[in-house]
Amino acid sequence: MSDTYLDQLNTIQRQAVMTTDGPVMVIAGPGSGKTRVLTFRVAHLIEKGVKPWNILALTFTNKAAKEMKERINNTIGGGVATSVWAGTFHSIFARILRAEAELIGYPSNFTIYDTQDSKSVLSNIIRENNLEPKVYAVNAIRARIASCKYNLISPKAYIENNELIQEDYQRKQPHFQKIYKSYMARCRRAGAMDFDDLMYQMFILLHKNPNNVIKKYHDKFKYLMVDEFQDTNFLQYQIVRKLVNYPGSPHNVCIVGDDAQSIYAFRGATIENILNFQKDYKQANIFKLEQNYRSTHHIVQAANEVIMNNQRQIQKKIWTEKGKGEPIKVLQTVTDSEEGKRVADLILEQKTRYHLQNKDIAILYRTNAQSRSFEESLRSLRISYRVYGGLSFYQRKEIKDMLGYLRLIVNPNDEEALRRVINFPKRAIGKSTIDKISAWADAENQPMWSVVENIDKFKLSARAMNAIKGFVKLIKKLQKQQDTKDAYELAKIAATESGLLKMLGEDKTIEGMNRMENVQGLLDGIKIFVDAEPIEDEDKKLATYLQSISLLTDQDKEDDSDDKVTLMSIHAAKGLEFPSVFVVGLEEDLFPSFMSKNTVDEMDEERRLFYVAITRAELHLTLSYSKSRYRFGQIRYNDKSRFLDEISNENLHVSIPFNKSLSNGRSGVSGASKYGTMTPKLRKAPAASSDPSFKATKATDLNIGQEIEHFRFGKGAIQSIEGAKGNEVVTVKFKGVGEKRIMLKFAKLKI
DNA sequence: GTAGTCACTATTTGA
DNA sequence: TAGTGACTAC
Repeated sequence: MSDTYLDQLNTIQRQAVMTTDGPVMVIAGPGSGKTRVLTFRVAHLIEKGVKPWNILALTFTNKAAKEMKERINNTIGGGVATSVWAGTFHSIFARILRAEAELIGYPSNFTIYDTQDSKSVLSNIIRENNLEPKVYAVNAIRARIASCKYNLISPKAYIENNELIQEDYQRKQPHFQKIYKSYMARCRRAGAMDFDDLMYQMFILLHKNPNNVIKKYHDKFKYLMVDEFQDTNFLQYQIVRKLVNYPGSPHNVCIVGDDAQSIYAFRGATIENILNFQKDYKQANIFKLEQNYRSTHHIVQAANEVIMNNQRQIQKKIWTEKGKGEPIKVLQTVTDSEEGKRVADLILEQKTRYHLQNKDIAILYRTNAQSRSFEESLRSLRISYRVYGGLSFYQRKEIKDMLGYLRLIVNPNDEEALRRVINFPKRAIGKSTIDKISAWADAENQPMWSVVENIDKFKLSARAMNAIKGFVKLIKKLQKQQDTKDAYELAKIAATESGLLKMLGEDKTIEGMNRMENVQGLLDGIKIFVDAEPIEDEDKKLATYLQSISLLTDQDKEDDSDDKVTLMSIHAAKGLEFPSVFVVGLEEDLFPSFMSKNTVDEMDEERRLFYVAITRAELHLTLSYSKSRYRFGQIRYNDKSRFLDEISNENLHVSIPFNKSLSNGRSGVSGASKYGTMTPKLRKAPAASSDPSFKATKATDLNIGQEIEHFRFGKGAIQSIEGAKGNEVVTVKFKGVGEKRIMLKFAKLKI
């Protein structure tokens, strides 16, 4: 049997699979059979006699983990793959943390706060501390806290770090450290971890190592594999090292990645990890997979041409034997709605000409907001499609409300759940009462729940007092049934007795009925969970259900069998492939995004994103851009993306715009007529700083050593200037954020 | 405490 | 545009 799968590999792939012991690094270009190598590697290990539960495989998405397990099972059969520890960083660590929570002072039924919850905690803290919400923008604060965690800087370490405190003064956010500290304290008080805590606390667990807990995991995980290593951050790598490095360790760690496909630097991923891996494991075997089995020559060539423009990369060139294929089609349109129509028309054409099914086709865009024009045009041609991303089912208000009750039953200290449902449906417990409760909780350093539970000890109006008592009674009554009722029964009781169902039922508007349907859908989902075959020794209680969904995203819902065109962001498309791919909205300021035009590093990441986008295509690739686009409620005029110019004409086929496809009398303002009335004007400059008073000066005649101020990075000194006039790249050493390579053309600076 | 209106403003990617 | 926060009237 072993011959059969090894025969399906090329020489380098086979070496990567068979080199099971010691550190291994696989650099895998797009379409080079990376997943195949990973799965066969696990299969090979199991065949060699390694126990499946001694293998840990960390992936980036649940979907990738699931696919891997399925393919392992298909390769060696017997269903043993189910016992392999394969999952996302988040889900695997959540599982371990549940088992070990008490060792680091968390309850094992801890809640996982999603981004919405985190933001809500932060805006409460900012409001309660009377800080200006415009200066302390929740998104920025959250990102900074996340970055502290990625870099293993605790609130205490933060306060002791002079440089960081200085930086905060410069950023005009001197109270950041206070916010960070109380955010952490509140999460802990609520028995909650945010997404980043799942890694941060995991590290803390292994680092502090209470009861020598780490030994258990050293003994357990004899072989470790990390997929998409280019998208891991410093913290994740440190955890990997903790798991691999110990006296007498065989260092059986295999990382797989591609620096050219690193697209998550914005959330802390760093290519440094790949470089550091080589330093940390000098004896590592390195395999480079460069043969592309996915795409035709034109596409592969274009990808190489594009990525060449990036300055820093591990040299590699992908190649294919799949034949020349057809050149990449470029569509130019006048408006975004015309772009939608042309793409839909072309999809129809491709389906008949190449016998493609809907599911063979994907439309990829930079931002989720772009999906609309394609949805409209596909709908009018009766082509079925599925949009990924955007607001997920579990993030909808009515679903979060319902889950709020369920979360509160399982973990009454969960303050975000409490705040969400304490006055929903309305119980006359208003904002000022909740503020008081929160303040008391802070003063006593107790969860809000223990305040409401003992509300008699506090001074409130009789009306508010009674309302709160009623609420506490309701939750306690539900809690009592946790052990006797399964998740579905209890959820149904909660939905009824809270009055949620009644309230939703009274709303007869279309949106209202939709909400009702969604909540019913959630209850149906819980029923399915209860009825399903238990995985290992799981029970069917509410707590188990909540754990099972807390890290799910929409993409984990399986209805792949449906024949639908895929609409998704390029980020979401990582790891996927389609016979025909449309990459749309190729305009300056959209792709590359105007947010990324400040530094070379950011621009390089946009380019890698484009590289990922085009390498999703197997046979047909179409790139489109529109001269004008409706954005933020107004029409903007854009140049075509620089990325288009980076592909040589040899690989392109530019189609001349034709408006015939529009003249089929469909309703709405046609693209052409819009064009007739518009007067081109200069593009609006990219949105400026968070500090509206910042005035950029025209940066000419800069000198080395000169002091400048950047709207985002603060003050710094110029280290070097390179590049031709008008296109200079300035390297600036900033006081807090370190060295940045700034593109002068777009930079917001003053001298 | 609640509900409704109005004005403002940011604007990317996602486990 | 869409989402939010401040303000007002009951």
